[in-house]
Amino acid sequence: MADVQSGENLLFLTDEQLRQGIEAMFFAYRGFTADPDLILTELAYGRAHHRAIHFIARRPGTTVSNLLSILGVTKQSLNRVLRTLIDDGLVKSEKGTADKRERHLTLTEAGEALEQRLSDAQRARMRSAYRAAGPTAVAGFRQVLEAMMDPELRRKYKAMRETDT
Amino acid sequence: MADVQSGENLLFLTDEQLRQGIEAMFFAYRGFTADPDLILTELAYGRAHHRAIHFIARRPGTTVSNLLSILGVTKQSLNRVLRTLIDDGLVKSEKGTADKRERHLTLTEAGEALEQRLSDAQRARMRSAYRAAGPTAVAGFRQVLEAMMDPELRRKYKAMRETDT
DNA sequence: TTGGAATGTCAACAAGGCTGACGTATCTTG
DNA sequence: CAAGATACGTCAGCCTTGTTGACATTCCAA
Repeated sequence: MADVQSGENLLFLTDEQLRQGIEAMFFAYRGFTADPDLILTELAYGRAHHRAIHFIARRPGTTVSNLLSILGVTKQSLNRVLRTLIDDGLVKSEKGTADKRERHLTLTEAGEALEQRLSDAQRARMRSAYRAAGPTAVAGFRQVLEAMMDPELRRKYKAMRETDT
Repeated sequence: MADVQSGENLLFLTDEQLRQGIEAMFFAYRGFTADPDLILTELAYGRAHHRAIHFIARRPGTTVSNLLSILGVTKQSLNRVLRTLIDDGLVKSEKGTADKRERHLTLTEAGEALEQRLSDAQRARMRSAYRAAGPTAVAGFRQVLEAMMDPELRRKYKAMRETDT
């Protein structure tokens, strides 16, 4: 097999390049969570709370089972987090009108405020990284990340963009 | 302020774009760890073991304190993981010759074998993502990730590339 | 009317973080 | 050479967040 046509010997696909990509993901993810983590610790919450808050903010009125499918944890695990958020008055849980078994989750004012704080911190870092790298790099960044997702999660990720203009 | 020259109103820096970047990181990281996780579960290990193995493989003979600074955990936490790996015969710990206080960590043959297995699985996904996105996208991906790291970790990340040709 | 879906909850357990404290070599420096 | 600093290991206890398993309730839909 000739080396050019096969596409196997391209420089950016060497094991060493891939390994560097792996390490980049590892170190970058640390930075990605660092800023919200500071705020969360201060409030005695963890990343699990952040995730729940994020996706409730993103899809107000979402149901528990939808959240479960996005977060990929057990309902017991989610419920523990959700319970503290509800008890602390950050999340509101309301019985569905169409299907009364469902609970629709929304953020209270206090919840919105915290979401904003967490989101601001995280976006500030993203913004500075995006700005440093430039629009072309950002497009590539998004492409690679999307290609890295499990198909099922990619579907959910894309669906999340559709309905928000 | 004119909107073009300021650089603040660029499409790729809108809050919505940043938010999508955040979600992309979240979902992609799940994919990133999914394949090794399967192997690890089967062996009753966790991600913490994987991280230790990875960086020992990357820097054979590295010391405990160097590993600590890369992983960003406490020595108690690292030690628990390291202990099981040593007891299971995957990692070898040897007193330093120059400085006898230090322990130099290397993978045994069995350790190398596991590292290879984990690394193969993780690289396979990276490779397929890289191939799907193309070299330009990959360059952008790397740039954004690097810009997202904490300065201290970026330094370590870069240092990790220098001495391996 | 009956099976299954959506939810909540209790209990128990494990991984893997953390802090604090202490001990022991070993190196370095005044 | 003595004293302090460094590198490492370890004991003990705590927290978050994940897991499994079991059980109850409510409600939709065939």
